[in-house]
Amino acid sequence: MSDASLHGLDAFAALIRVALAEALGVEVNTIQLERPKNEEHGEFALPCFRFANSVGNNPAQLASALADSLDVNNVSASAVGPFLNFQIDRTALARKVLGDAGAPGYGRADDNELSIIEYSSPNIAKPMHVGHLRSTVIGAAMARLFDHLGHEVVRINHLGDWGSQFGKLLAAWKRWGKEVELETDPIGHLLKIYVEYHNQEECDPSLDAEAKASFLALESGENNEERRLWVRFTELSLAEFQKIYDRLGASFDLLRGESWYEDKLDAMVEWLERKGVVEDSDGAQIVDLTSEGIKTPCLIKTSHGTTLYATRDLAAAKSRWDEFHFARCLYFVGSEQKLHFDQFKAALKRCGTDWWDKLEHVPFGLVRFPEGKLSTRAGRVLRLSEVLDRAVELAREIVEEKNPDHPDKDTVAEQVGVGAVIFHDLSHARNKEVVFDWKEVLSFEGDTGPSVQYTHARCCSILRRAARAAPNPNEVDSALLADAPELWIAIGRFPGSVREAAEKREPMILAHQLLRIASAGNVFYREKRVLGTGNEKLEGARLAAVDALRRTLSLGLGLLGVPAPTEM
RNA sequence: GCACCUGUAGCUCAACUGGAUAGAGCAGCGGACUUCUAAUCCGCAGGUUGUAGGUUCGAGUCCUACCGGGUGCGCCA
Repeated sequence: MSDASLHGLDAFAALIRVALAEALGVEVNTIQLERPKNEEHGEFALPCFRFANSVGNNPAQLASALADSLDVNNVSASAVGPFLNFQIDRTALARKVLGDAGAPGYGRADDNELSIIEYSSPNIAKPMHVGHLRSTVIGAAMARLFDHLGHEVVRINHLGDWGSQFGKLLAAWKRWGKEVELETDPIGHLLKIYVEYHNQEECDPSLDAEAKASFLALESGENNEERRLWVRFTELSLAEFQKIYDRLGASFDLLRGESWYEDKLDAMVEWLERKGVVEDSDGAQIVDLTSEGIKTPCLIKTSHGTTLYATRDLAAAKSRWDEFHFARCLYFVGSEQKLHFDQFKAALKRCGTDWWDKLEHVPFGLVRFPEGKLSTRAGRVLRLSEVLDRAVELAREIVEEKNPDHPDKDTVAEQVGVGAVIFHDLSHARNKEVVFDWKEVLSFEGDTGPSVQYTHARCCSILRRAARAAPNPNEVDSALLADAPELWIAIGRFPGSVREAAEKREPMILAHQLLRIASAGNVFYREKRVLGTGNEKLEGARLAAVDALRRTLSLGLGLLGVPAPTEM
């Protein structure tokens, strides 16, 4: 972390760590402060057990001695048993956090690395369903977090636009495709005939042959009927996906589906062969991985000579490395594909590359229904657009009820409904599976996105009604804001949450911090009247506080991809 | 069978590198709107952290075994 980015509480933590390192005679980076669970114990704490041994007295004595001798500006240290607790002076706390959060770029850093984020990656000709929500929303949020920390971010949508399933789709189209239905509901129709294919394939063996032939024709690279159909299906699908992306606030720098690497596959296979890692197994080409502790090999080519998923991902990875020399390449893909990523990374390791471990699979748990798993083949899917529509519909009813005079109910309903869905997804641990529950997703009260949005809207409302603009933070008397330490602590931990969320690839950490900030904000403006106190200076200070709160919520929601309406 | 993930309040989930009295929300009960939006706030109640051992000053967190749930395991992606 660069020192320039020491915003909020991190700034105080840095001072404390330096003082502690000096007092204990150790390196600063060996001092890890923790945040006490109980707020009576201050903002930071150092358990002294570990250091007591080397110093030669017991932890409680060490804590006590340090409490007496340590001198950190605006921080008081006190020993409670073996714990050394630090409390920041309330005025200094308010001044520092107000100053940082009240200005643009709160929590920004300048990490200056190139990070590739591959996310969303839906399959052409299939609807985006609730399963795609996770990859899309988590990936988009992580991309924004890295961007905020100063990374150069390359967002890639690795569309599933290639592979033998397109042979099946083409075979299905030739039998059951209807032009009119394709025009009216492209993805719906393509899904329908794809499902039909799987219904018929067992009792009609000729289908399989037709599918294989179709894919070979497609893979030939010639401008034949198969390719023209494939291009059309792709374009129709992308147009539908874009509608979802617009609603979710997801964007991409590169739209590179698997097909984009199509002409790099032969070179990839040759490269692997040149490295001497490819061998023949029952007619298929494989890379054996037993030396890497993986029992199942990486399949490069089928015995029919067609390429496979792994081949395309290998080619994609190498192509990206050659083009970008990334510091990391993150794949936001479901945990069920862990083995696949382990395999193709191991294959690259066997090839002697020095960048194989810069590839990182960021898995997430799949979405399940109470009745069971989603299945495209069985036609059991819940379209993402339907989830969003229902959320917006309900949000619209609630706006109608709570704020009948709202000037633009349609817009705010969209913001609140979609925001609720996004926030709900991001507020759960990435790696755990999610059981989809309408009641929960459509909940707008408690620890939800709309409740954070509401706090933001309330701040906007206060600022709107004030007779003047919020003063610049350095023009207010911070002592007047020293009576709201909970607010400043919550806002002050925002930068740390952003960094931690990025480092752990876990947006939930930021989502939860926003809930704490919103909660502290609600208490603040309930207990501390802002307007009409008759005290000019106090009103100015509190306006500045509300403005800093508003800015932080807006920034945080923005990083997560949740809209922040100014009135709701 | 093997591998990975997972198990915390009635429900959905937190708990930073092992740290102090395991915390929120929902549901339940009781309060607070003549005052900047009650999508809010305050209070009560709710727990043998799946089970049994182990490691140590200290374990929801680490190790072992077992139980339950999920996912994956060569020509699908």
